[in-house]
Amino acid sequence: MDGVNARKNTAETTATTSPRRQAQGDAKGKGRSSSGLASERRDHLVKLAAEIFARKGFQATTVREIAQEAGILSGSLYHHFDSKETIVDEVLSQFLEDLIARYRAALESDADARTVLSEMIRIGFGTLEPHRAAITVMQNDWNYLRQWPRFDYLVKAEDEVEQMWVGQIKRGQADGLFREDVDPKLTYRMIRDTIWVAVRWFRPGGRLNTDGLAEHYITMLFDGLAKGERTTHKA
Amino acid sequence: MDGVNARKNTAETTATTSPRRQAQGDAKGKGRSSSGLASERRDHLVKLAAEIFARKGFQATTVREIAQEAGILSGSLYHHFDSKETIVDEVLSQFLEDLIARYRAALESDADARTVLSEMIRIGFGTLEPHRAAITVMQNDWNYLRQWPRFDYLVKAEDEVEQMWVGQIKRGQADGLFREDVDPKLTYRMIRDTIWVAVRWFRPGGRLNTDGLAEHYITMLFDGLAKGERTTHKA
DNA sequence: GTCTATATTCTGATAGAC
DNA sequence: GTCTATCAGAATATAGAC
Repeated sequence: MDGVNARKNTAETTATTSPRRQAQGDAKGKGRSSSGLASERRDHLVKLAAEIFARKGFQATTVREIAQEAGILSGSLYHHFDSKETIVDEVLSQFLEDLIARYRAALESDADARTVLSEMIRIGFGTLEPHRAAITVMQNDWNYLRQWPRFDYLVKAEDEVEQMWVGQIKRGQADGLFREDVDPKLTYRMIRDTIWVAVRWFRPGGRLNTDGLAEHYITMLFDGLAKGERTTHKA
Repeated sequence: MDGVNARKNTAETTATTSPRRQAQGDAKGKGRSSSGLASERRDHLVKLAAEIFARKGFQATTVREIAQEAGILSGSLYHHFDSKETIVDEVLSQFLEDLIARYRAALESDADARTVLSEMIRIGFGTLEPHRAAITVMQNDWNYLRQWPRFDYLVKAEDEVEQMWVGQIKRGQADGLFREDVDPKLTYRMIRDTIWVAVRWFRPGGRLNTDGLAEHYITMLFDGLAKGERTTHKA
């Protein structure tokens, strides 16, 4: 009695979306966004919702669909969350917390910039599987979500991550490991984009797993597509 | 009397979205999607709509908003288009037609693979400015739109483009210009992603124009980030 | 913690006058 | 080609019984 699509669901149909009441004040207790102590039930609902958000887009997902997937009625969802925004908030902040924690750990190493960057790339691709839904939502609905003050923290997290990456790229240049004629910030953006957008086509069962993806990209990034021996620092 | 927000607009407010009647049969004449002969008025409306779609997302954009931006009422839009889907259809197909035409021209050259690929990269970045809105919509609403049979052509166009790129990468490998230990399809995807996702942060007035972006990326792609002389074919 | 029932608002789209 | 007026449906969210 846990599975998807349990119960019969009277008086509920399906359809599409839109933010209506606008997530009034955030508050009370149901409107939390990260901080621990989520009930398992709540967490399960968040995971279900994330999958639907990823598949259909945040706005195209209705609270009815989320409830139906959980085998309850839409009204019951509001016992756990005070708005649809709160649900997606939880999806995204869980991902960002995990990601930033992993990056911080990688930065504690005293390895050279190329090694640290390689590790950050592996971390990035490594989140593709466990956080596939959240990353998809972040990619597709970023523009929409960032409109609301509630999601200001998305931009803050983005900035913090950018500083980590750019810092390593600059260090690599200063240490003579990386060419100086590339722009650190621009390079970071392109790396970032390449990693995250892979969520659109990456499927766990495919030819390459995320480790393979990461190594492929690390090779390309540092050594390039062109053939020819080079006198290069070796990771 | 052309500007935005003309007239007074009785009985119309603003808000958000969702597909309702589902674009019933496509047909008649208002439901075309590419093919020439669009009126200037129609075309102007498509451009306005594209900007809003890009800013808010397709589903979050209401026909009322589009109409308001054009200085008319929502009902009047249906003189030009038979559904909201028809509008976004036009946005996307105009972009894809232009893009594919440019790629085809580049492929007619008999230059080596590296040169042709470089040109395709320049073409890609070059569309960022004239087609910014369309590219943004395609990125953000792709998952949603591709659900509807009406937008099957999006996937077809994607496949055609993929063949062009992968063909050049393989040719470069066969000719000994590119390393053989990279996967052509995977490499293409990463290139493609890097180019299009730039639409998220690229702003025309910034430090680099799209040509600068393209050259930066071409450098990185072929020669890599690592320092060190190499015995490389020179474009 | 879930359901029943419903309020309120907004949505895409239509019909016909001008 | 635009407006007026409106339909019919679907959305989020709420209140209170169980």
